[in-house]
Amino acid sequence: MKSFLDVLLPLPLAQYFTYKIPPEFERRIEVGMRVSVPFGKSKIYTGIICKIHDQQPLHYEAKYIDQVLDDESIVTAEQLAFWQWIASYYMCAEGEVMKAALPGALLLESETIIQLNTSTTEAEVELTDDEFLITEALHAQSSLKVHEVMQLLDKKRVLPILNALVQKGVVDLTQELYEQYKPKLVRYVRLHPSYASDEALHKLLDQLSRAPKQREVILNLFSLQAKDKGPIEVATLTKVSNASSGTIKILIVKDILEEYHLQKDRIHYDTENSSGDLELSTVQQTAHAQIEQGFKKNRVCLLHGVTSSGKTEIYIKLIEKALQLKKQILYLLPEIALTTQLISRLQSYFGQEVLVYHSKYSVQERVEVYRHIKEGTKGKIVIGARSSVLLPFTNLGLIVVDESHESSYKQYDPAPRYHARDAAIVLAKQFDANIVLGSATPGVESYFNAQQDKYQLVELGERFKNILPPVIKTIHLGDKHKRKEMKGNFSNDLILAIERTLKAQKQVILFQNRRGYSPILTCNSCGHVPQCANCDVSLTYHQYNNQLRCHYCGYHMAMQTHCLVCESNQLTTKGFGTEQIEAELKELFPKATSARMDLDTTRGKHGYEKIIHAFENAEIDILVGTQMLSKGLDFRNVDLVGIMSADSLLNYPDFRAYERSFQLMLQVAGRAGRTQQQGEVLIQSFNPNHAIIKQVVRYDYAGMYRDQIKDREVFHYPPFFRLIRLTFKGRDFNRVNDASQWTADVMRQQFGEHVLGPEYPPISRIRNQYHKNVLLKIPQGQSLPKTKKVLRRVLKSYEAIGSYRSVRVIINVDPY
DNA sequence: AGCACGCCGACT
DNA sequence: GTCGGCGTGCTC
Repeated sequence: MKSFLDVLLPLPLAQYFTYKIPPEFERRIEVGMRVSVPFGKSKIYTGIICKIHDQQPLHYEAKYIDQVLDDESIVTAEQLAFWQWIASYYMCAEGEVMKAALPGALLLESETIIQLNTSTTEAEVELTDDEFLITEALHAQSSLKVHEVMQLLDKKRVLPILNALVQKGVVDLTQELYEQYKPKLVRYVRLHPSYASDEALHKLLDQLSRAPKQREVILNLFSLQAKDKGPIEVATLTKVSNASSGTIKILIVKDILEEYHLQKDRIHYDTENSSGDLELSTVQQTAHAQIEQGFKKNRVCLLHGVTSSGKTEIYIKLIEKALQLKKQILYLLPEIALTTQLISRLQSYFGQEVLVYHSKYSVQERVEVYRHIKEGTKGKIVIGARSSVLLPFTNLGLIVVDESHESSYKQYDPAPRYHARDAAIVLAKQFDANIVLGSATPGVESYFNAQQDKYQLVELGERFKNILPPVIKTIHLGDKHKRKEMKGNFSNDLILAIERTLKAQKQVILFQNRRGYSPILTCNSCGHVPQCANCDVSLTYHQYNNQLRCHYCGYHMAMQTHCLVCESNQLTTKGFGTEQIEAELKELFPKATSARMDLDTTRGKHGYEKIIHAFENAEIDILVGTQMLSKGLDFRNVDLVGIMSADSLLNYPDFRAYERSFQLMLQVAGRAGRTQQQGEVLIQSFNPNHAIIKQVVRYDYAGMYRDQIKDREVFHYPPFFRLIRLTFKGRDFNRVNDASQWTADVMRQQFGEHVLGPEYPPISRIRNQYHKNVLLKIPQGQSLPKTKKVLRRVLKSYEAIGSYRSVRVIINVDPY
């Protein structure tokens, strides 16, 4: 008799927990189902059954499970195996992967409910003030939640107070589980069966002649039924017959209409399946054939295709083929590009087959997509962001990683800190599926793999339909300043180009990788710079709300008119962000309409789409933005792109900074001239002879790659060395220093010179937490699993040291 | 992670 | 004297 379960809980704990099944339990239990289980003193969590067995635990008495939450498993065996791989490769707990993989609505948690104890008559008990407040509140509303009590008392620790109240017999505590997913039910009506005969019907209509409104409704019901055979929603009927909900209600009460509910999908798509025939150009056909060849040899394909070379068409061909084989397809995109044109493009080809999965969707919608993928009920193509590699595929045949160079594929916080591109490769292997990585500017590591013949490299050099690539020119800011040819942050050349473009009724994009008005405010007489109170950064001036803001913690204060230290009123700003560019545009081009696209203007749910739409519809002439602009946007009417300051990109203290600058500049440049007209790109820089800028101007990917790969080899960086970064984080400066130093020392005993640090990161304090990094470099040929095992052992002994316990360690494998 | 327990300083 | 801070241990 198998009566024990090993359960995976959504917690950062490196083990399963064993529970008992009650002896007479009748329901079918399978690996992959959810159970709710008690955990600790008062919590109930959702867990996943990972093993069913009959081994009684030796050292403790297992608890009984609370409930089985599913009728069939919702997590596949393949998923569990994949989660295990992620947990071990990225050095986190399986529970953390589970938390990332399941839509929130499937992870119910218990909430403590406080109610008056009605069985004990309210005998006179002594109550403290706090206790009195709680009982008073419970007389007003029947139940309270813990966080409501916290608000009520304005205290953090309320559980002891509540426990005291339970002791006194005044209140009861119950644990309530919230099933967050509720199928969406839609109200439908039909004629009551007793009016099925023509005779009865006539009688009814006669009866209703004195109630014209009701009669109208019935007649409309008939015409709707005649038009389309399906069920009729109450909402439709109300609208068509212009009736009030009251009228319908009366009809239902009078048993003339009958009400019923059906479950409905929240997401539905317009299904104009316009596929039409897709003709690939000869160049595309060659590339397509090469990819197919790579697939035959079971190889990862890297599709290097310049902007507008028509990569999407090739993907579509590959998807078509996978569909014919009745396989599932995963199409990965960086989060931000998801809201754009690509989805509708794929939908117009594949209609109903397309499912979309990403964080902008509500929890409910995500559950529906999750189930469709697991059951194969609807849609074989999943378009999704990073987390969609964790979905319950059953029959995966193809993965497309679009914009595969994008660093947002790497999750940064919280764990699991996985890279969706790399995880996708593992996933493809697991399913024996094909995978293609696409990019106009592949990451150096991916290209290296292709050069080493680990991947199949497919180059697509020619722009689609022979559109000429935009001409890229540099503008020497130093020169321009000397000659006094600058107006604010605009050189005369840029101004002229903008004028020219506007005159031709074309649009302009200006790129500046910094939001706000100015990142630094400084006092001219004493040099003081306002800093964030909680972080080690200067405050950025935002003009639109006249505030100084911290971009790391949300700390803000009103803009100052006088220096906080010496009270001088001689304050100046240093550096500039998108806001300043926009303000300058209003001065320089008063007749043009401009808009700004950065984190500040795209906060709302549809902020991003609104700006894109307005720009597409030519309501905006000039769009200023941050790197958001670079991600997969396809604007038809842009002739000029201006990069306001290339230097701020190149100066990041990171071994990938040059590569990233190259990618970013070329991606932004790619927004220009996507039509017949040849576009123009102007890069302003103090250092236009920088190798990277020169390579951008020449579209010299190969040159960039050659330089960068050399640097990587010389300085021991990926792909030659793998990296694991440990970040130590804590409130106490000295402890962070001690803890990181201790760990680095111990690690050096194991790994010697391959341990770097501890070092302060560029921003050493965020939200009052001090940070310090230790970097482990792993040479080729050194076993990764073994290295991780040693590292885990080091960290285990670290955790045993009491005084370091307030310093958290964050492990980041392959950091970006 | 989340929670309880236990220890210590600084306030009504 | 208690309140609330945090360090420590435990969760099947």
